[in-house]
Amino acid sequence: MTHAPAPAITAADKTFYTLRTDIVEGRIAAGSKLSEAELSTKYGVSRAVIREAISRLVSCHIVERKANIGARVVALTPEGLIELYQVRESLEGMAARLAAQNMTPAQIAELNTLLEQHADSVKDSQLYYQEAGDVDFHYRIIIGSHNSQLITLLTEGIYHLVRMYRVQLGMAGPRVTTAFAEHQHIAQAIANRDAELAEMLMRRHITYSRQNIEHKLHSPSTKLTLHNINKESL
Amino acid sequence: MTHAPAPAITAADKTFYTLRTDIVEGRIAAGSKLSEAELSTKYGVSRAVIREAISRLVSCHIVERKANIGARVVALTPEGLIELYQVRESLEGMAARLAAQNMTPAQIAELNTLLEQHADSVKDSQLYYQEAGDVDFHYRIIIGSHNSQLITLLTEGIYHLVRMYRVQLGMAGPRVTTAFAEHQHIAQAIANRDAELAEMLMRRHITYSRQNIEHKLHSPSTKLTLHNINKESL
DNA sequence: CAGGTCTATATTGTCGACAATGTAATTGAA
DNA sequence: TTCAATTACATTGTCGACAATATAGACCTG
Repeated sequence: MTHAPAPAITAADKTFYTLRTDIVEGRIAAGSKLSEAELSTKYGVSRAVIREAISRLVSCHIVERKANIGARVVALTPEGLIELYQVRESLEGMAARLAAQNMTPAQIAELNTLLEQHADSVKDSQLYYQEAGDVDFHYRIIIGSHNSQLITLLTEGIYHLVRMYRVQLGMAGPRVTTAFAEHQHIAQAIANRDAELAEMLMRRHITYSRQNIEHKLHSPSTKLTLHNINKESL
Repeated sequence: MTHAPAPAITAADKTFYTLRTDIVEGRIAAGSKLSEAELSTKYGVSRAVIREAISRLVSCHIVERKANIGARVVALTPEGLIELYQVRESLEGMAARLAAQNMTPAQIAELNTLLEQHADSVKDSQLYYQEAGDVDFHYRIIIGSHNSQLITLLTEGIYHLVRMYRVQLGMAGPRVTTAFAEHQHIAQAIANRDAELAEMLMRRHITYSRQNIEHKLHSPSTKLTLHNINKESL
């Protein structure tokens, strides 16, 4: 099958992946400066390798760089997360539409199998679902769009950014069972080859998700978390 | 105002911009190989500069690179252009929606002024409109979305790719006056702050554009052009 | 002659050093 | 003391050389 995740070959590849997870998981603080020399000694590679890795992080929008000044991990702002979800709504809505048109019968069957497995997990009330299962569901629909531009933008760009926000702002929360029902409806629409409905349901699904997040951002506890993170920025 | 085009400072910047226009305008053939040594002597800079410029072209999806093998300008396929327009429909639709919500009164006024200028051009039947004017109109709406993710994806990514396809496949054609009417309706919806309508009209507008292109691709004359380009690939 | 292996060459990946730029400390004058 | 200019330092940008990998051709073997 196409779209294997391209297993890191070159040293710059490995450094890029390592750096990315370190940033996404929060081991490198949001807003912090990325010193080339420092990272060079830390990861045991030359500065050229670090520079290339940073350049690729810049193209993922995970890092910002100014000429002759340096690179910083992007700052996490509530507005930034909202913007991301707006783009997600747009792109994944289109992905669902195209998936309804282009997914192979085999892919649709696999999608249903996945949902059946999730149904068991939800019944056992393992809220493990949210993290891995949710990503898996969305991922399959994105691939099912058969639009390589769309696939690249989402799987190599937006998704890692969203994960970074979710991990560092401590967004794991509930919305598990209701999200599962929405997934079922989307899969149904795709199985029926109803492109317009699939798009609408997916957009709503992500809109709900965004509103859920907006709600949490306005509650005081998480707001504190955000402030703490921003303090480390300097 | 925000979003100045960031005037090339470093040598890698300049080389990146130069290479990009050379590729988009077709002076460097689609599908052709980018030899680092060759480009290095051609542009009079070191290989490191060329490598960085190429890396940035890769992140724009204008160039593809395989480890230890090299970089090639992307191949132009009809399917690729269709995929691009699908992404455009999705993202610009969202941009129009957000523009209706977020554009400042001043920005809306400027948009209307622009359309009035275009009205004169159309009456004089200068089909000059399509190239510059169309881009200008869409650009303002994208900026008006006030969503930095969206703005970056479109203005630094998709748009240059679309231009590359249009230039090299010789897509300039008519659809001028009818497109102008569509622009007017979109601007009207934005002025009315009708987000849903603005999105729908923009999506239709781009869908029409895509269908127009699909039509041309199926006509024999342009199809030959495409084949000629692909022959140069090796 | 066909097929495969091995060698030679060209290209990309990586490295350390130097140049250019930005930043902070120091010094001097008002 | 305060501000400005200048100097010293740290960081990024650029370069040429070397190492690792892939490609093409010669050579050998069946």
